[in-house]
Amino acid sequence: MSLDVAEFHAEVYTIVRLIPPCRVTSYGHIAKLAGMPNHSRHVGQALKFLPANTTPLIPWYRVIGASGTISSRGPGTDGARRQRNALVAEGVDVTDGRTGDFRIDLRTYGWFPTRDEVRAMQQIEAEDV
DNA sequence: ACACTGACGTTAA
DNA sequence: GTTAACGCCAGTG
Repeated sequence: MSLDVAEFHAEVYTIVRLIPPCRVTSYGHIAKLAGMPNHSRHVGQALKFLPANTTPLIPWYRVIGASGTISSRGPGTDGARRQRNALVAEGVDVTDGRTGDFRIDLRTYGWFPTRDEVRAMQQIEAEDV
C-alpha cells in the first residue's frame, strides 16, 4: 500500500489542529502520531504547503524542532520571526539564543501525547460538533 | 541513475 | 551547554 501525499498532509493537519493553546510539539512527534516515524522532514513540507489563512485555523506555529528551537527558513525569510511572534502572543515564553535562534522550553510547553490519547481527542471533537 | 535539497532527529565528540 | 556527522525520505533538476 503506497502512501498518498495528500493523505499524509491531511493526517498532519488533523493532528496539528489538536495541539492545545500555549503548547508546542515537534515535527518528529507529529510524524510518529501519523504513523510515519521517519518522515519528520515531510511534516515540515506539509506545513510549508499550507496557505496563509485556513478554515478551520491550523496552528502551524505550535510545531517546532525536537531540540526546542524554531526552525530557520533560511536567511532573508521572516517565517521564523512570525512564528515566534505568534507564540509570544499566545503567552509562550520564547528566549532569544546567541546566534539569533528562538528557543522554547519543552519541559514547560511541550505536548507529546500518545496515539491513543490523540484518538480520544479526535473522538471528543467529533462529539462536540 | 545521480546528486542535492530540506520548516528534521539522533548520536558522538 | 555546543557543534558535526550521519541517517532519513520524497522532490527536483
